[in-house]
Amino acid sequence: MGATNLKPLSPPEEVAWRALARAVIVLPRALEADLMAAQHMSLSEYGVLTNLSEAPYRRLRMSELASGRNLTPAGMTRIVDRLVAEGLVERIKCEEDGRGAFAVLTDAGFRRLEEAYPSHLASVRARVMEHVDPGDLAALERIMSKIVETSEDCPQK
Amino acid sequence: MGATNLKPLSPPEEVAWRALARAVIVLPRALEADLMAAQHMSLSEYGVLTNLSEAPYRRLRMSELASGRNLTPAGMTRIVDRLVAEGLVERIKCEEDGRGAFAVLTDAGFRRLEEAYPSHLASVRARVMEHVDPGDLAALERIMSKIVETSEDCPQK
DNA sequence: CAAGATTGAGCTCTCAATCTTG
DNA sequence: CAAGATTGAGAGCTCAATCTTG
Repeated sequence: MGATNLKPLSPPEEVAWRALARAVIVLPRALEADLMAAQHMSLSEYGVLTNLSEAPYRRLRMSELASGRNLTPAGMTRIVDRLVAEGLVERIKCEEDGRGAFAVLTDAGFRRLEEAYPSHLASVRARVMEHVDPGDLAALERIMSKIVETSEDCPQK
Repeated sequence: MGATNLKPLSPPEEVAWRALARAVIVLPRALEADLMAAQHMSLSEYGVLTNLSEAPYRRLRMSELASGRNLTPAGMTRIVDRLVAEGLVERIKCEEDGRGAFAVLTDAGFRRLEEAYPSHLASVRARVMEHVDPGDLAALERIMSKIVETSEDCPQK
C-alpha cells in the first residue's frame, strides 16, 4: 500500500470520498443510538441475534459467528457472555469437536429479535433507504460489495 | 423511529443494505490497518492533523475540532493529548475567550502529515476509488451526503 | 504442534461530573 | 447559570497469552 507517485483525488472524487468517510463514522452511531433508544439493545448484539436466527437450528460455532460479524474470537466471546447473561443465547459444547462451542438462539432470544426488528428496520429506512433513488440501488450495491471484498480480511486474526 | 406497519426491505434493497452495513465496519478498519502498518499512525490522529492543516493558521478550537471529526469533546481532549506528547500539535490558550483552547499544528506535525499522506491516499485509492466507476461517482456522493445529513447530529453531545 | 475458545491486560472512546471563565 | 475544556470511571473492543482438545 506504500505506492509512490500517486495522483491526488480529483475534485469529484475528493467530494465523494469525504462524504463516504463521514458516513462510515456517523451512520453506525446513529443506528446504534436508534436501537438503543427504542430497544435498549446494542447493534453488535442485534447483529449476533440476526445471524443466529438465520442459521440452521438457530445455532453457529463461535468462530463462524465471529467472522460473520467481523469480530475477533475474543470479542465474540464477550458479546455472547452478555447475551447468555440476558438469557437470549445459550452456549453448548460441540459434540463432534470437543474444542468447539455453539451459540444457540433461545426462544426468548428469538422473541427479543422479533421485538427489536421493526425499530431497526425503520431506522435503516429513515437513515439510508429513504435517500437512495431506486436507480442508484444497483450502483450502491456494486460499490459496497467491492469495498467489502478488498477490505474484509484485514485485522480480525 | 418507532414506526409500525413497515414494509421489509425489497430483495435488491436488502442486498445493497447488507453490503453497506458490512462496508461501514470493514472499511475503517482496513484504512486504519494500512496507515498503522505504513506510518504507525491511527486514523483519528491522521484526521485531526488533516483538519488542522486545512484551517486558517493551522489551528482550531478544541470544540470545532471535535465536531469536525464527530467526536465528543472528551474524546478530542485525549487525542490531542497524544498528539501533543508526540510534538505534532501544540495547545494554546485562547486570548479572546479564556475558557477556550486552540490546537495548533506544529511544523513537525505538518511534516508528519506530508509524510503520511501518500500512504493514506494509496489506501483510499486501492480500497475505494479503484472500485468506483466514474459514472457512479455522483450517485455515491449523493447517497452518502444524504446519509450524513440525517445521521450527523446523533450522539456526540 | 495447530485450532477453537477463553482470559488478562490495555487502548480508545463515551458519559457524567468538575473546574474555570463569561 | 451556561459554555468550553478536562478528568474519572466505565463500556467495548483488540492483542497476547493460556487452556483444552485434535
